Amino acid sequence: MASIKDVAAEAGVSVATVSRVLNSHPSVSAEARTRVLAAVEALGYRPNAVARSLRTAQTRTLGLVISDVLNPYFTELARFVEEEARALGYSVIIGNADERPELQDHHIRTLIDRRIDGLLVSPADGGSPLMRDVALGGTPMVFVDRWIPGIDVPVVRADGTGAVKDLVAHLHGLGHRRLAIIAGPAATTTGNERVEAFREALRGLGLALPDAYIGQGDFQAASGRRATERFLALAEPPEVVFAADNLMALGALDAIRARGLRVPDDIALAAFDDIPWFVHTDPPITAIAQPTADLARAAVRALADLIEGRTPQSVTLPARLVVRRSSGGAATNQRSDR
Amino acid sequence: MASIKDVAAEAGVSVATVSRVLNSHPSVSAEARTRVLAAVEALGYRPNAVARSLRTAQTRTLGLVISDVLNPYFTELARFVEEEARALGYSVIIGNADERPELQDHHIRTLIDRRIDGLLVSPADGGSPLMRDVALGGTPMVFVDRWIPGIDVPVVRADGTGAVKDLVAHLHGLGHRRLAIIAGPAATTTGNERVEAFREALRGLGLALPDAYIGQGDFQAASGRRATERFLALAEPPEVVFAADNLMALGALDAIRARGLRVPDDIALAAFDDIPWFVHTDPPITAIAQPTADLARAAVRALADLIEGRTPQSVTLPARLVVRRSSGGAATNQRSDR
DNA sequence: CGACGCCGTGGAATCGATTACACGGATGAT
DNA sequence: ATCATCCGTGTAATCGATTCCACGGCGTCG
Repeated sequence: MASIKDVAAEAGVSVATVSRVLNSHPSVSAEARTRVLAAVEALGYRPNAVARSLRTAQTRTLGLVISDVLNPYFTELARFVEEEARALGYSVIIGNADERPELQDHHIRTLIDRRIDGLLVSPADGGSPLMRDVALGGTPMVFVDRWIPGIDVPVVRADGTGAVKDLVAHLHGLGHRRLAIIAGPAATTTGNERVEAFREALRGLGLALPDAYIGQGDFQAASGRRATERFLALAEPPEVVFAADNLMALGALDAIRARGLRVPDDIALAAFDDIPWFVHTDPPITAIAQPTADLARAAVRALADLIEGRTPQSVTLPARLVVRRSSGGAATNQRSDR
Repeated sequence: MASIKDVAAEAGVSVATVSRVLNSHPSVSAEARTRVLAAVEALGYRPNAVARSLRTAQTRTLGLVISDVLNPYFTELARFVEEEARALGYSVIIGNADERPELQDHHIRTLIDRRIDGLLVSPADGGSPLMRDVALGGTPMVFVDRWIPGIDVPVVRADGTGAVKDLVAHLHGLGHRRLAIIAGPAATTTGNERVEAFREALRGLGLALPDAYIGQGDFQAASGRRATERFLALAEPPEVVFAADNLMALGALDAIRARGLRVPDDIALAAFDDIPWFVHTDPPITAIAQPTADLARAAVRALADLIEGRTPQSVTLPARLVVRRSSGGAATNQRSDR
């Protein structure tokens, strides 16, 4: 593969001049420029990004560590992150933690070893020592969706309290009084917040959230299934199950169906994180939708600000309730969101 | 960030010795080794992958260019690719082409600029000049799922002909005679192959595939909707719609439902590419499942073989039919896959 | 007892870029 | 006419690793 030296030789100039042309430095004669450009063309030369990064100490690359690629919410997030990053001249390397802290650390380490310019993280846990070190160590970092208390980096996330309140009010209006939730891991902020918002909304209507109605999940389908089975085995099972993410909602749907019960007639269902598939499930699932594209954009911009020396902003955007059949009482010909 | 020089100074040895310790070169005294290791520990030193890559001319990184991250099939593929690559000591950088050839080229170019060791591609089109150049230029490359005729690189893919035949036989057995297909882009191999397999299977049963029953899609949901609307507007609409991928099947489901028809009573539906969500749609969708994990593993291994100088193998694995309710006549309590 | 070989080590070249600095020639000011 | 300035260019240092080569010391063998 041709190097800058080959180009210099071909054009009859020094490597410095070639480099200047390539970086559109002003002081290059028109003649030299055309000769260099011709040589570049002739050799099909492309600058070696590795060498360039070594010298300039920047890679124009962002690392994105997400907790689960198979979760459509994160896939969508990743897609928009890449889009915005590309618009700002950055590439993105995705690391999938699979909700496993040690895998998350592995990815963070490799990303740092590659000297990415900044890190976008949706932490799978309460924060490893490594993550602290990285943040303290000066690597530009932004949390998206989930964050870790005590680590002082910008956070870009959605606030679901309003939407959860709307959801609970909606369910209450349908006459439901026994509402249960399948929570995410206690180590994640989203895990806790969603439970708290739910509890708060219930309290506002004079309802309690008994411990038996809090299922412990891990944001994966299987845990949603287990938690739901436990609910259904109670002497007084809940009338509503609210899953703190989409995968657990799927597990819940499974469990309910396996029991021979119908949604929403026998038990209502709702989930956090709306995804295209929820329109097509049986029944369509009521969900709380996050403004994923906006979150992704805001997160990338905050990270770019941090990298380029501007002051980044933490951003919180509101989530909103999308009512479908699974919660009962929804209009049948609902506006088809997707 | 500490460099190898700092470590050398701290340990009181030369950089050469540090490097030898780090690469577990045999001729280093035990004493030097412990001193170096201690210095590494004390400084929290991590080798700079950029510098290492420049010197060794290898990045231990694979590029994976897929046509659409939002398609769960590719997400799953990406996940398994990363898993296998990690097992073999490689990282993976994913480029999402969004079914857009120019975006595909963009990603290929950036990946090459970063001097990735090899490229795994599921081409979104019939092959750009760039892709040819890269393949000819000696960059190790393997096609996965889709490939480009005329470019001589290993191909790892699933063969759906058997499963398509099973599907058509199944539908024929239910009395259906008018079967339509929503094809993928003609520029992709999977686009064509699936139509051909379908046509062939029909012919085997003495049925024809009229042009009116071939819808042109682009592997995205909206195109599935449009093609289906066209089918339903025919004087003699088909009794079955077979979508060449999962996203188009979703679009088809939309269109059918919008017409107020029921699946499978009014019209049957099936799709290529099975995904977890198909179990939960209304009704569950009959699909042809690819052995995604095995494909991913085989593809990564072939690429690693190519990179490391061994002889790579093209691999073709059979896809299999998974019957669910959308095709009609399925047992209700079907083995619940996944 | 001398020569040879091996082992552990360090010095220095190298990968492919960027960039500070120096230099020669032309231009403008006095 | 002389001197300062500026412009275009080249030389060389540099980034952080790896690795070839040379060298000194020691053990072994003839």
